[in-house]
Amino acid sequence: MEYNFQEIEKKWQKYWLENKTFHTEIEPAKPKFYVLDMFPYPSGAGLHVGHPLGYIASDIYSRYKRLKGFNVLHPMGYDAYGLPAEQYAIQTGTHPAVTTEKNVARYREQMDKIGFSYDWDREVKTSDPDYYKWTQWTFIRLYNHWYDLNAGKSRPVDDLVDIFRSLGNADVRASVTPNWYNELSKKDPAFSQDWKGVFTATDWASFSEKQRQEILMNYRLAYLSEAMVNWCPELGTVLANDEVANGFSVRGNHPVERKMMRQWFLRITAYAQRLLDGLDKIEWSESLKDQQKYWIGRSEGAEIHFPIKDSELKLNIFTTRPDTIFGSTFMVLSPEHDYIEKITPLSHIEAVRAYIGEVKNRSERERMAEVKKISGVFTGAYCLNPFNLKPSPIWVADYVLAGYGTGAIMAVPAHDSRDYDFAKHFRLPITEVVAGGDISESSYDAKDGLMINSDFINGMQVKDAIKAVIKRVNEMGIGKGMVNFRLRDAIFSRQRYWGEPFPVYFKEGIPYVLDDSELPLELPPVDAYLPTETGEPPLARAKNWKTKEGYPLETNTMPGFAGSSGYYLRYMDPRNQQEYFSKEAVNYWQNVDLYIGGDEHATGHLIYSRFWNKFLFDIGLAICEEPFKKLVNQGKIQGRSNLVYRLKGSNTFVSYNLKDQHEHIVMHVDVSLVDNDILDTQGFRNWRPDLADAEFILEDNQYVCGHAVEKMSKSLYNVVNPDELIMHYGADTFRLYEMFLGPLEQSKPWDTNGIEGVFRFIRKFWRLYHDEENHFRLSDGAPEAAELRILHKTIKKVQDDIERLSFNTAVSTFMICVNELGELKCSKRAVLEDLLILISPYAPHLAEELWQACGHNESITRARFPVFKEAYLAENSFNYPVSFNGKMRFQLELPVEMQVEEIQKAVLDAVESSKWLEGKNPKKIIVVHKKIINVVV
RNA sequence: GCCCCGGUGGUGGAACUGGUAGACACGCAGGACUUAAAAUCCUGUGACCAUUGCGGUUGUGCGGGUUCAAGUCCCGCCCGGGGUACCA
Repeated sequence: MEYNFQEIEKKWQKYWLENKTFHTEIEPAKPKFYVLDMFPYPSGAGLHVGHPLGYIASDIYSRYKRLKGFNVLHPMGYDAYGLPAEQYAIQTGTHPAVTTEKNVARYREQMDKIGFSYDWDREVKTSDPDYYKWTQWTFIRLYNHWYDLNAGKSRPVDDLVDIFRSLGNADVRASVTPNWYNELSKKDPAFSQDWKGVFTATDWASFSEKQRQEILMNYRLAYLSEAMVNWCPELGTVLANDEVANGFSVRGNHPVERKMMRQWFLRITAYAQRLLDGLDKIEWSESLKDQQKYWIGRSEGAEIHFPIKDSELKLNIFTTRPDTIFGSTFMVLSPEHDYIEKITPLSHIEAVRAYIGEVKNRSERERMAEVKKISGVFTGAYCLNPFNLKPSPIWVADYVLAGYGTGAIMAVPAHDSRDYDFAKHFRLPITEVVAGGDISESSYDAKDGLMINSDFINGMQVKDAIKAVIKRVNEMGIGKGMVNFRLRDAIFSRQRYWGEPFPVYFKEGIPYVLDDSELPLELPPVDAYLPTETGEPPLARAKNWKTKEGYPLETNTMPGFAGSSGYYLRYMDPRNQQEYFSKEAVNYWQNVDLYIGGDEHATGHLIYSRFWNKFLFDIGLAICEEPFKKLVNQGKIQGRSNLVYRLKGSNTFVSYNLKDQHEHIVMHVDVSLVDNDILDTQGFRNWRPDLADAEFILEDNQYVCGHAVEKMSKSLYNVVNPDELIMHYGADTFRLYEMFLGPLEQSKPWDTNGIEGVFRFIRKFWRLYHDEENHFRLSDGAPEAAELRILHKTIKKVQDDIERLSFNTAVSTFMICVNELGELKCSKRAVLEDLLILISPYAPHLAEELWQACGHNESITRARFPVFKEAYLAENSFNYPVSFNGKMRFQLELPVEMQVEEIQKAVLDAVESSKWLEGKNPKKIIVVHKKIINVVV
């Protein structure tokens, strides 16, 4: 074969490995560039053609940047903790580390075959004690810090203790668990029922160690707390909010329940505002930023205290529409609200308790399914509008959530659709306070119109009224302006084996963190990977799972996102035994310049990483506030399934265009048995024993299959494995084709048919450098103007395309270039050597091979990207398209330097013009230099 | 419901800042080379009308608008994909 890719690719992959071509060190004289892929979870199935898409793009970009003179950090590793290996361990007893190791080896082998330019000396695995030591180390720091709202950053808990000791906590503004003192006063009689969590230095001195620790826990950034969590019985673990969708686990799709449990949390809410603000400073897609904005869910409004009739209590509500306070005709508490028992009169208590019982027994999923079902109960108590003391009834309903705001609302049916439906259902009054809508059929929710029926804000615009009410509320001391976030603290413990152990032990029930010198706290062996009989996590099975002193260690493990939150930092200095990463390394590499990966991580990894990084920034480790400067989401590659049509109750299959003449059942067929939708009928018979005697009803002597675009999945027989394609066409063709498929960010179906075209191109490219006998041959003559024009046109286009990550159009550009050079029979070294450098990021093996044949003895990686020179593109005439009234009619070749008046004259003189002018005088002739001429008739 | 993204030939897609719509490929049709096949090369290929020749009409989901000029900008819809959901 003329172009022996198998030999060439093996040769260069070996060369790169042996010569450590992509080994990277800090080079202060060179500008740095950090290109990162989202590291994969090494699953047992190996890579399919969808996985490498982003890796190929980032590899091209990395290689391009190197040619441009940058010192490029381009590492790869494995997000090695994950559910499948653990599930497999439960079934077979095989240690997840063994399974993971095997899968990692397979991933590595597959990636090597594609010719990536990773610096493998920097590989990290999250399950490696050398790595997770620093995950545990960061956890200890999180535990030992609190968020000071005055300083706007995290500070050591030791500082906080100093403040408590000398001043108490009255002046501390910290990010704390809301109403944390309620919990404490409930279980510790030393704190009274109406204690509001404020204490003096003297109080602090009088507290016991246990009391102090319990108070401090509410300030820590990593804290243990009793809370309503997502419990997945099938997986035997709790899950974070982003790991649950529609009441089912994202992994495995098992039902999820709400349950009160004591768990570790990360106080990510402390960073809510900064996570939001940071989005304006990074180059991410709008849709991804929007997803994060929505997830963080900032809303501005006010907290207002409503006096309760015949009671000392005041009901605290949160609203984003304080302007509508005079339209509030009832109040609603969430079923979990503390006040329910306190304010409900005996006459109503039975009904209220019955309702709450009913609500509690409904699972999360039932609640979701019944969103439209309106339910609630009147408590018998009344609230007074704090401005005019008008009473309104207090209800309990499950459409108000305990976890958001204060768990209580003032209902304004005229201007909130949920309140409106509720009011209609229970025949409660509806008072219009914003003019401009029609509230006879539905509420008027828009923040637009003039206030009516509203006392001191009558006649104001909504926006002004909001401000006016907040101002008045503040003055009267009945509330304050407030910002609320939808973001919840992240549940950080999992009841699983295969994860990072917490560096935590318990002394008299109080958690303490280990000393740094005890790290890494290694995952202990266990006899089985299941919970214990008493329902404790698998780590409780480990022998001697306690500290040297004999204190029991935490048996939960950390979640998947723990290890992936800071891995990009560890890559900067992955073998450092003393530090997470050195100052020198982080000062040089700073943060990730380009991050490529899937957008399924929008509200998970990408939020946690930003939080993790901001925390490390606060404590002086990271030097950039944002970890990922630019982020691109590659689209998914969907499968293209093939379908066959089986006649009902027989083993006869009918071809696609004849199928409607018969009663048939649609069946998926393995795509490897199909070429261009034509079935290999013999292969089909051999596919499965039950098909051995299959008969076919053919059209034009062929069996034509149907097709469908679906997700790539084993069960749909549409998985395309890169190994086979690489065996058949080579890695360079594979790389080019993945890029040629379409824009990086777009989802698109995989279609193996088109790969032939790219393969043809590669061979054509090869032939440019060889004579008919396949002997390498370049000529040293001076290139002609036409040849240089083609080269420089290509340099410019390819460079622009890579810069804006438009890899598919760059491939087209190469094709055009080779077509044109081929036509000129160009074999000039001066042109073809530069072309090799241009294509080397895309087809590195081919480029290296030909580069060496050109006589270079250093890798093409060390070459410099050719410099585009405008002068070569200069032409002295331009072929103007001439339009009449905007319709292109003919072309006219004119000198480039020709002036507008001359061009106008030339157009009118052109023979073709008379036909379109129809004897009339043109109104106007528009000339856009080197673009177009338009004649208006 | 709300928020994003998208809709262009038989197919994947191109047209970046309004300026020749369909680049580059796939597929298909015809042809050359060959005993034959593979490989390679050449020609054609949005639709419709006309083909003896030139050519003409129409065309980027639909309906309007702005402009000398709209796939691109504006307004109103339709459809598909993703996110999110009693968040007050």
